Amino acid sequence: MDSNILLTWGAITKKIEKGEFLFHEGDDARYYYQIETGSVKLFNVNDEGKEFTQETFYSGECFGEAFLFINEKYPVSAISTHQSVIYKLSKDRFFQILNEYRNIERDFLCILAKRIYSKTITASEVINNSPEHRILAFLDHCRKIANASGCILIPYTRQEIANHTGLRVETVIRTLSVLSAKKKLSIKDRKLYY
Amino acid sequence: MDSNILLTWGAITKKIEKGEFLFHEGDDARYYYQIETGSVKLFNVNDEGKEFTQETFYSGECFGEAFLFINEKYPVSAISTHQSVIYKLSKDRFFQILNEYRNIERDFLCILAKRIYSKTITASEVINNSPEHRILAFLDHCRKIANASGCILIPYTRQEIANHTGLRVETVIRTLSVLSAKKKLSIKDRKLYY
DNA sequence: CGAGTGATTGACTGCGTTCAACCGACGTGG
DNA sequence: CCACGTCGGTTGAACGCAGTCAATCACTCG
Repeated sequence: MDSNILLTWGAITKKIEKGEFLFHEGDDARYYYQIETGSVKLFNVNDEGKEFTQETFYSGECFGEAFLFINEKYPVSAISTHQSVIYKLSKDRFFQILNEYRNIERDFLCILAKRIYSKTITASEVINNSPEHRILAFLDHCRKIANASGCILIPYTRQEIANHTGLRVETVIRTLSVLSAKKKLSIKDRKLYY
Repeated sequence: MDSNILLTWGAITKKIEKGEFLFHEGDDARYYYQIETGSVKLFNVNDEGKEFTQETFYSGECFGEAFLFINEKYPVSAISTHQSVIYKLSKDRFFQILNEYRNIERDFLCILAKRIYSKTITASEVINNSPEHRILAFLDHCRKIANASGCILIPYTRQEIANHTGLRVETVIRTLSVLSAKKKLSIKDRKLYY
């Protein structure tokens, strides 16, 4: 939402270094967060220490807002993936804004609906399919976010692709070279183009 | 939402046999659906014909509503899993209701938020983990839905458990007997208790 | 230069899948 | 009543692919 409104209603801005946590899995959801600049990822770590990245957010986007509406602990942790500036507003104030501005309330319906759509797609692509399929689905997702139709440089490391697709780094690397051989994408100087 | 409101605003009720589709993946989202009695599942089928069940809904719940808020095709299909009676209301009317009743609009924020929570949990449990872990997570989910704390009869076939967890039937069967041996659950007369 | 991070490769292993066969319960129709 | 078909559940054997482990390379930065 508009940052002026956030500030008017008492939001503070926090400068965050890369790798700082905004909240941890299991915490109570007490604040609304929105990114001024930078990026944040929501993720889980399983028993064996393997990470799964649920989603990454960039400038202008909010994150974790859904968990303000229900009476549950955060099911994910949030960490900044770049140096960032984050707006932070108390849950109470956030609901006051929703009460005050009806159009903002409606905007949040759309935001939540998009999240559901995105998670639905992710689940269907990731759970049942081959590594090739998973990785291509993720790359499609990247291109959609970049709002590009042509060939783009994928701004993720192999490890990050692995974390998004539930695969291992080595599997990602081997699958990428297969896909490269099949001309589904290109690798130049270790950079990925899709 | 309250069925009287639905009917007042022009919803129709449809009697649906088990196995009938409400909508198909790729369709435009044009109606709001709510279950009077019965149950409906949302699912995908991948290239090899393997199904993944995204979620199952029961009496009183709505489904697919999130996709009314965004400009995308349905990413899942909906099929009734029992004989059911379904309320069906046009998208236009649905939005008129939201405009008219502010508390209903807020209710939908909570409904969508719950969906996100549930999908987030599912993703973290299913993607990274062992069959045992996946199945136990699904059984926990069942118990939560049943709103029970004690031992319950799991009302799903092995195949349905497989569809929810992204495993194969045989793997489910073998894992269940391991879990039974570990006293994590019990199997009596082929019925599952957890 | 040395440390650190990400990318890559090879060899091996194990687990979930695949395929095929069979069982047990139930319902239906002659 | 029995024969038969169907459906869910079960078991065994073999396979193959992603995971695992370990070593090495490439590049950047202090």
